[in-house]
Amino acid sequence: MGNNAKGPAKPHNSPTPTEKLDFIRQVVADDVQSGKHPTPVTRFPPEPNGYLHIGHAKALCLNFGIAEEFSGRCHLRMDDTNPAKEDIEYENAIKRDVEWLGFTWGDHFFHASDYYEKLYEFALHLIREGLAYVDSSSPDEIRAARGTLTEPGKATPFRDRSIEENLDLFTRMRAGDFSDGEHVLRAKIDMASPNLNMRDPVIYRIQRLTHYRTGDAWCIYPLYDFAHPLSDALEGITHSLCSLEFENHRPLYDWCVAHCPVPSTPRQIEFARLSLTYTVMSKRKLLQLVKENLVNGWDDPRMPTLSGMRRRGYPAAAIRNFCKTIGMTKFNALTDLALLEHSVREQLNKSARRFMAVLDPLKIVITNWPGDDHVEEMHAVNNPEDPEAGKRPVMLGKEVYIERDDFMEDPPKGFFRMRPGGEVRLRYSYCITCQEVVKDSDGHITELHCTYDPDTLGKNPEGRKVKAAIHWVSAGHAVDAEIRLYDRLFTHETPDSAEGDFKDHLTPDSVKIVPAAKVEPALATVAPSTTVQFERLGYFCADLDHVPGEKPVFNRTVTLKDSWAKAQSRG
RNA sequence: UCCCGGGUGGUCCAAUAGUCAGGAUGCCUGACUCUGAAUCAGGAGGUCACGGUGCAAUUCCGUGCCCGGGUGCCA
Repeated sequence: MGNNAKGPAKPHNSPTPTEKLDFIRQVVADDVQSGKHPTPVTRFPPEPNGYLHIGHAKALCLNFGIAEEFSGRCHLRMDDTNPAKEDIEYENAIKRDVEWLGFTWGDHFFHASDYYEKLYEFALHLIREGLAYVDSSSPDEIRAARGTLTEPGKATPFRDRSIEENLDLFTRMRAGDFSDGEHVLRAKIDMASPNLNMRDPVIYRIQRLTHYRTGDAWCIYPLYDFAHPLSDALEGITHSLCSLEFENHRPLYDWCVAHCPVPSTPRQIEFARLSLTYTVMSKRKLLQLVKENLVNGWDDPRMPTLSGMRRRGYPAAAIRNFCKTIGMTKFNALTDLALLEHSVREQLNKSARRFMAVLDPLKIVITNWPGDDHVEEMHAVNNPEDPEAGKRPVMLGKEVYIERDDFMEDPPKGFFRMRPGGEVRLRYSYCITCQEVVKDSDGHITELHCTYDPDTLGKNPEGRKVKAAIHWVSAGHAVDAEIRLYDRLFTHETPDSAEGDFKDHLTPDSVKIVPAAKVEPALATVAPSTTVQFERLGYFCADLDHVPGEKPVFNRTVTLKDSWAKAQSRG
């Protein structure tokens, strides 16, 4: 770390000075240091109308990260202002996902609907100030009067209603005297503003819908542009961080805060949302995939949702680290999926226990084995990255399975696995030599007859170099497992902007089920959600469907890097 | 057409009015290896364009080009 050459020592609640700050943290740091906001308060305000995805993780890491680094706090607030779309199921899923990612909100869990009464009072206040009016125009009329990008809007006939009339009408809107859409409340700002958001935005609409929390207590609901800044201000949020598409709303955000009697003045700062290659991120599209059964629910391991990634086996720490890697800017970036997968492998390499599993078994008979029932106990390293993890016993008998891929009758140059007459190491065990290739009448290889060299356990054979060590499972000890192999959901780098509908670019077989892989028996007893490495194949996570003691079910989290396969596909 | 925001290796992110513009990832090569993994070493690859002000510009200014957002009673 060294000494801090950059100016005076920072207050105790500053982040480590060696970490460079992104443009948002720089603002926060300045506000902390200047004393403007000694205790920064951020918030994560999801709308409970869908599940959280990896893009939300970026916002989560930012908001909760700042709270941690600057000894502030971060509120979790459900932005539940549209009962048409929101549901308690989503709220519960969101809380689960935030906690899983590793963030805690303590007592600071709120809902925009907590503030409905106060928001209503603010609306009355605006009316009394002559800053809001009830517009009885139809949606079409309002739209027509809004103008266009290049032409100013104009007032509707209701813009100059008296304060008394507005008060009366708005009160009756709440009382339920009118039907849906009959009136709206609008902020009175500037119909000629070049920013369309400032052309008298609607801030309340009549909607006879049952809200999942407030039930039928209200028939008018505030809109985001009104509810959000005021909720922030009521909670004493200091830095309200949101994505770029709200940049055009900031003047309105500031207007609401400035014209209502609120206890604080939060500042909105925008950053670029995350886009990932081969992924769609919009909640609307993810909902569509779920609704149309193109995936198996929000937590399908192919989904970019946090629940999907969790089920797939992505560690929370990997996602957090990924968010650190991608940084924070205002640039519309398209992040390579490889960056995420790298974080996942990096994390799992450190923590995942290794096992052996054979997905596509080819039987080997060791012809010179001491006896048909003879069994020897081998000792396999659980995690070479972690000596503490120790070793485990692995049984070896006369017959073992190896991966069919690991044998080639007529291999290309550079292939150094098993071949006729060739010798390979059975990992953690003996070296074996292929003496005979056994085929059925169709010419299909059914098994290999091999001999083993008893003098190769724990040491290299004399005078020969054995290049490959392949994984295996003893036929007499293996258990069958179902393995689900996932591929990316889309074939196109940018399914959103590709020609046609995004669903045209779905990968045809993005999940392949291997019904009867042969795995080490210990894998049958691991707890669901445990992620392990199948040596030489990849990282795999025990699925939620996995019941310890029954037939194991594993999801492939991510493959290991495979430079041989890469070289082959290059041709 | 108008308003707002943005353009640094393939990708993501740093830095600077002046050493060879750094890091990560990806790619290539080699070493090591009982995981063709990991690890280690090396390599290729970049300041959108044009002007302006500076002794000096990727950095400051202007213009152009390109990209994103903006006409919900969605968020």
